[in-house]
Amino acid sequence: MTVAPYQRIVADIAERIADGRLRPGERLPATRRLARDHGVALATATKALAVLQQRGLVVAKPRSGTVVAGGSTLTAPGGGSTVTAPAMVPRGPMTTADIVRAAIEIADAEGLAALSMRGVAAKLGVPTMSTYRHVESKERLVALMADTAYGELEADDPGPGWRAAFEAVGRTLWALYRRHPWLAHVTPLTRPLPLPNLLRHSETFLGPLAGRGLDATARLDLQVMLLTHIQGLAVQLEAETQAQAATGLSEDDWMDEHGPALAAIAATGRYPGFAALMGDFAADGGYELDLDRIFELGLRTLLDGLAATVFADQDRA
Amino acid sequence: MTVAPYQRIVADIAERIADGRLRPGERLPATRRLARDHGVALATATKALAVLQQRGLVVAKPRSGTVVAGGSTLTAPGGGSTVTAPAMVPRGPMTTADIVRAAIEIADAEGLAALSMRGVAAKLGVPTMSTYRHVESKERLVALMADTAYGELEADDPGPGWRAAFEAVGRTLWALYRRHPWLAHVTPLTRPLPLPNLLRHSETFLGPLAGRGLDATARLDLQVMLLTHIQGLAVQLEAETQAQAATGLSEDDWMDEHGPALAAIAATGRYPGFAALMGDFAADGGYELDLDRIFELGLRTLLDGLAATVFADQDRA
DNA sequence: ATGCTGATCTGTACGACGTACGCAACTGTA
DNA sequence: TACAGTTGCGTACGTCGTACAGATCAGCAT
Repeated sequence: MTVAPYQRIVADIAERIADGRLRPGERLPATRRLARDHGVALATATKALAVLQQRGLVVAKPRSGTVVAGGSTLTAPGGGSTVTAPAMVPRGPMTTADIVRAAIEIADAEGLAALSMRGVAAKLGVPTMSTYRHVESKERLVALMADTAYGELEADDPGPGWRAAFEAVGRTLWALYRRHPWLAHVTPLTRPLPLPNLLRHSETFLGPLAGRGLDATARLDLQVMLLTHIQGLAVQLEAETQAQAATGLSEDDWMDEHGPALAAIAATGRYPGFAALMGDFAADGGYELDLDRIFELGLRTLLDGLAATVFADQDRA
Repeated sequence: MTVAPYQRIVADIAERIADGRLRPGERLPATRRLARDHGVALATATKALAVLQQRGLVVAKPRSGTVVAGGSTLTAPGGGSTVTAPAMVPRGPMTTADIVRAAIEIADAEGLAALSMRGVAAKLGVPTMSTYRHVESKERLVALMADTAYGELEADDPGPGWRAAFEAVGRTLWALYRRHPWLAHVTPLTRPLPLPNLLRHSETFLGPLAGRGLDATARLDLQVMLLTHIQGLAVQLEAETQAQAATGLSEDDWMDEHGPALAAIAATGRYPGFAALMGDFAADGGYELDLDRIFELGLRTLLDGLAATVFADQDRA
């Protein structure tokens, strides 16, 4: 787990910028100079500079050197979600957006587990390593995919009232997860790379919430609760659409394999509620899991719960 | 994506058992015979037989042949969760349970992504391939891990009433996910390998639910809703405990990187609720995500929601 | 024109991974 | 003794993410 050479170089330069030894506008050592000083190949130094550039710490001045950033270099007016992907050159035949799009198509069709950099490259008809010109790593690619997907969220005006707003946000999210089942497996919290588009969308939810005596933390907590609730359900989606047919292990097979064990548990007599459940299912054809049905149940229950507590005074007024 | 040779053999024999050409008690072809007939190595045929045995379709009679299962061979009174892992020889120095335990320790400490068969073997001080004597595949190992973990669920009597029961189940589950953050990433539904222990535990929940006019599907739906709700939150746990320190990207770093973008969104004026949120956070120190707090919020909201609808008549009576 | 700069592209290779398969003992039964 | 099935483990394949090495180029400074 030793750090990669290029990361040492990145850290070194970042530190020099941080403590002022390198100041905005000042020129960095040339690529070849860096390579020689650190005893690495030219490409390694280049990579280090590229990372620094992606972080916005330095700006490359083609044909004349790389300088420390710090003036008016931040407002790049590209379209779409430039927010999370600041730098990355868009010119040339292939763009970052192309890669993200191809990756999303693969993940939609075959799941996140089937997503590979080689696969993306093959789909685009480019050499594998060419993709790394546009995305720093697979992790980053997934983050970009998630941000792009959350960017699809569009709020149609739900009409007045917190309840309609809450419900609209929930349904839009659920529809999004249905379209992109892999999205639920990308955890957006606690290291929340792809949040911007998500937060933007939550306006539908936050708007009606403002000015009701809830502090900011309470408001965002409600949003997070709704998000994780739906995500928990959506995590199951990928398994539903995919693993089932793939392994040839159908629901019936599973029942054949585990049915006796379950019956044995029921037969102990120590679990009457469970036994009653099994009995009822045996009588009328078993349980069919329908995630949409559970979604409706959950959404309704949450709404009713909020109506009874957080918004209790609201609706009476 | 051609099927492995041993799987063809498995399918062949399973079919012959299914349609009656091989009947319970009857002897299977010898390992070497199978190998010759199918043109494969001895070990391949052995593997096929091992799989059939794990499925419980056949029983090996050491030193005299393998016979089709079907009599009184199912009640092995081993302790713990024999339910999901029926056969797999426990004798010898290393047992399946040892492997599962080691794997759980690794996953607890380093996350599911860091779990590898080589790692488990190394931890146990055995050659990598030796583990495959006891678990069919990594996928199976993870299923066994999940079943074992769900087996830790123990219902302490919550006292009377559906609300106390519901709350107790929720808290026990949440505590379990806190202990085993990786568990939330194992999807137990739709191909529900590890369900038995989970269902058994849900007795606490199902008991008070019986005899209230809810049909079996509605009862299980409630259980599934609670489970996925908590799982959705728990999915975030792994990221919280691990990725953060590992990559050296702290919350503050993230704010440094994305803060301006968020401020820009707020500044557009098109998202007043979001802007208000940002304003409040700027005033009092920002949002600190606390999953336990969200858990309490979610649990309370769900309980209130159920009280208002499903159990509305109940509490008034 | 001749070095130099950084930029671009792509091929090669490394160290992980899961696991199929081979093979050499071994242990009892016939 | 011959053969059954079993055990244990080494080797090797195909996959992955991606570091790194060149090769090549375009334009600036001299």
